[in-house]
Amino acid sequence: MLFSKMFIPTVKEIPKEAEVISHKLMLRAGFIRKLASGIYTWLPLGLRSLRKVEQIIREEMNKKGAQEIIMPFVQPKELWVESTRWEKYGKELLRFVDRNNRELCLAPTHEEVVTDLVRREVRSYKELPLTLYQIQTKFRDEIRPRFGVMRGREFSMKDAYSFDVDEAGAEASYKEMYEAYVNIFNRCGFRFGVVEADSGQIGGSFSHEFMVLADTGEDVIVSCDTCGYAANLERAEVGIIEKGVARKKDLHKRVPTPGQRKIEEVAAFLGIPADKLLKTMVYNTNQGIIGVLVQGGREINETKLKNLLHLDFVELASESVIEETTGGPLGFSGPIGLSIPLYADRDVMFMEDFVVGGNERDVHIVSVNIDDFAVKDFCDVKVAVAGDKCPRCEGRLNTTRGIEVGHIFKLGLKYSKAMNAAFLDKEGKEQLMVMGCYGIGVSRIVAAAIEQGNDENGMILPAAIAPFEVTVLPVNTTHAESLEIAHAVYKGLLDKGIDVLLDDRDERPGVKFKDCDLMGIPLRVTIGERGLKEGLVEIKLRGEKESQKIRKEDIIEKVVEHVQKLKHL
RNA sequence: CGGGAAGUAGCUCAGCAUGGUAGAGCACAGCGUUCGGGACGCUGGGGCCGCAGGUUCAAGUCCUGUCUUCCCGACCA
Repeated sequence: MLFSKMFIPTVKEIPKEAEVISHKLMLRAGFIRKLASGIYTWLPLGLRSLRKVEQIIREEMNKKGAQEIIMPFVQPKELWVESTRWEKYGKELLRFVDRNNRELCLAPTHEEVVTDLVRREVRSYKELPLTLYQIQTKFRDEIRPRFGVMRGREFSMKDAYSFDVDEAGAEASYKEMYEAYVNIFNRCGFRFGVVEADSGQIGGSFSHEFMVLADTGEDVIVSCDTCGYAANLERAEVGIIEKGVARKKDLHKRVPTPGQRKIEEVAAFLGIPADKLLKTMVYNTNQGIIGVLVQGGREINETKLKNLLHLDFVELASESVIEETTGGPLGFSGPIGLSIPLYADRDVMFMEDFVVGGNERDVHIVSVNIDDFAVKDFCDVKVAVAGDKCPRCEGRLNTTRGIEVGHIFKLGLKYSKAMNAAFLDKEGKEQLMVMGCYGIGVSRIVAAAIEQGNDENGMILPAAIAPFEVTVLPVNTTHAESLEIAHAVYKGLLDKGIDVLLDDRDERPGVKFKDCDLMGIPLRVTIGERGLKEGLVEIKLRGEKESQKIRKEDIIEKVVEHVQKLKHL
């Protein structure tokens, strides 16, 4: 491509709307433009990157025998009612009616549609296993879209669905996809990790997330260097540290703590460390009001709580509910005398002589012990923090941040049961298909690559994702020889199958260098009057400071060599 | 949905406390000088001051409403 002919609107100013680096750079480099909140146009340069990511995914999926299809973006209500998600999915599901008052939605995911397709068409075990995938636009009416295409409402996703005759088959399909994902993210040049995750809205028994490691990531990853355990913070378990406790009882005394509501306030007021306090949180759930106890200074992990107690929803109780159920105001709740079910973090088992709220304004109770109140169950409900014990070994946990780019789920029978996706086995008996589903955020990958590769001058993209592999940059296009050589190099590289951009614009060199850096093109060939006098041209890697001078006759060969090296990482 | 901020030229923003000719830099067009890291000079085009009401002789500026965008929490590829 010739730069002069290509639609590449770069900008110098930092766009006001952007917060994270990838969003800023994608706007500045002319990759994307916003149409509405969370909805973006992909411009030629950005689209080239997006297409490259798609192609990598396609190749790796096909290698595993998955077959590409495209399913509708607009879907009828009926299917969603059948899977019960019409009511459960919530407001992210954008619903509307057509001219005939038929209720429809924009697809946020496609389990219903594939399951419907496969149940209609597949009758026999002989046709299984089957894995279908698509690369398609999704729409989720996110509460808060942000970070550009990282969390858009409309976005491109690769979603694959596997159908197997039994659990073992499903296991094998899951493993195949897991491998494909590792290959895909390696080819994208990512530093990434795989973590155990919560399966959320999609459901199913367990799942893994593929996380690109980046400080700006929205997710927190908890991991153990000793045994390799890694999990999303919302699911991360914490190991127990057991220690003996004296079974003391009935020693507690009520003390005045005027105006001290927060853990830190009470701890400071009583002159004790925060971990000598017991935090009592009152939750409103679909199974009624419950109390959750955790050591002071620790947070309760609501996702874990929800999964442990098999709840559909949990939310902190309002002030009025707290007063009704405990008899005291917010900030003074404690377990003693409460009649609601109490669930305590396992740490609480080993606490001794601690402080709890008195369920009365300005009162706390000191010298409390575990036998002073009844706990329904001790479980792992706290948010993991760095330094906690690993749940799988004796190691310690640490935390990093990541961007979720892939998520694979074992769905089991969830959808096949709800929608009756069945086949006949060898004995002629009807069986339900065992499903799995596998997503990759395609547009998000482009953003993640930029989060992981950038400097003060712009993007530093891996060759596999960059819109072009090479820029040929004649410093002065009015210098006939420069331009002539530039064209020759450009043609030569095209012939070798290299993705090359020729910056043939009559611009000052600085402008062209800046644009080239901004766009993150991994390799730059600079052709200038000065070097040509000695028969030399320059080659520079985007990620490196120094350029090398190459004899102009050798340039094609050298560039091809470099590109190959860059792509095979 | 709750909490916060902002909407003025294509972009980044000033002007608004105290109402009175709509501004700067960048970008864009023309001419000239420049030409290895976002050049300089001159000239020029460009604005329903988010939208709708209101107060006023007079509103970008004051008041009310509304829409949009962004940031902080709950969702997720």
